[in-house]
Amino acid sequence: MTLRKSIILYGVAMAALIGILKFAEYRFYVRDLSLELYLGLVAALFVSLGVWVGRRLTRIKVIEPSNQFSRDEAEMKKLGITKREYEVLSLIAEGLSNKEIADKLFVSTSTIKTHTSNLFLKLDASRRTQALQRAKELQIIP
Amino acid sequence: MTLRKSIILYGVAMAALIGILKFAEYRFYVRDLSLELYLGLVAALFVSLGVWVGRRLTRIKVIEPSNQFSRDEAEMKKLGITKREYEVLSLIAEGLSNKEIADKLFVSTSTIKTHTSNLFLKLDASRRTQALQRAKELQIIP
DNA sequence: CGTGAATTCATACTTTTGGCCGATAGTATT
DNA sequence: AATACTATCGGCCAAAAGTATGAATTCACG
Repeated sequence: MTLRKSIILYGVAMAALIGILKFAEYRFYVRDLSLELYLGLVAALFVSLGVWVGRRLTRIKVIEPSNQFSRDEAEMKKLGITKREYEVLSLIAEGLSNKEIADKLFVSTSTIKTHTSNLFLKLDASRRTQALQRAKELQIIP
Repeated sequence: MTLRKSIILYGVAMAALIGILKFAEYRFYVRDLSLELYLGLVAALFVSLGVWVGRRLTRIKVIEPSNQFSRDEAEMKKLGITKREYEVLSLIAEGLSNKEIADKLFVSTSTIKTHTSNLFLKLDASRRTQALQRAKELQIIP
């Protein structure tokens, strides 16, 4: 997975840095050995602190956006589901009867039946419960 | 790509760190003062790096284990929904007809009708779509 | 302006579902 | 043993849902 990969890469990079520092240290003699070691330790310490802080900051966000539904417009277009049909589908999902849907949309039950029939064709279903299941699969409704 | 981005960012951070160190080193010849300066800089740098890494780690977590459903047993007990009734409810959710459910469970359609009727009473519904909606609200089904 | 898609409605018919009754059998509980 | 709950089944009727077909209207687009 990319996550593990990035962690490993990070570790490798870290090791490389330390190696370079060591190399530079021995190459151009100079400063005391413990300084870089100290720096390394401090770096590690503060990185973990940063990770902790970062997690703390984002923890609230972690819980929130977990259930955010977005309608798959592409799928809708692909199936050729119209606005009106989608309205009807949504109301079916809310458990309304044809009569109730008709009243809500100010049309006759005949119209609703036509819409549902067309929906069933497009969703390859023969019952409303089946249509709901399919629509959920296709990410058309939540 | 995110991976490449992280490597680049890390590299930039390293370059900045080294640059600052060098700068400080040549500018002030004082060892004791610059040590603390180094440490401060390193600490700040690595904390922010850590925050970034931490955010990265949690951000992935947000997307991946999004939402797995767990049935609300308490609610089921409260409503007095039996095992068999729950089976039927699940199959209704999958879009099956009474006949199909009956065949799947090796019982008659009469039995399924009895179960559904009882379910409707317990879920305060009068249609299967409504029952599904209610059951979802109550976290009984996904 | 014509064409096609979308929306609307109706009628007739079939299938599915739901409401209401009663009944039997097994299991668990008291 | 009596009681309560679960699961099973059947019949009857009515309501809801679904199928098929045809048709009128509106509306966007070329």
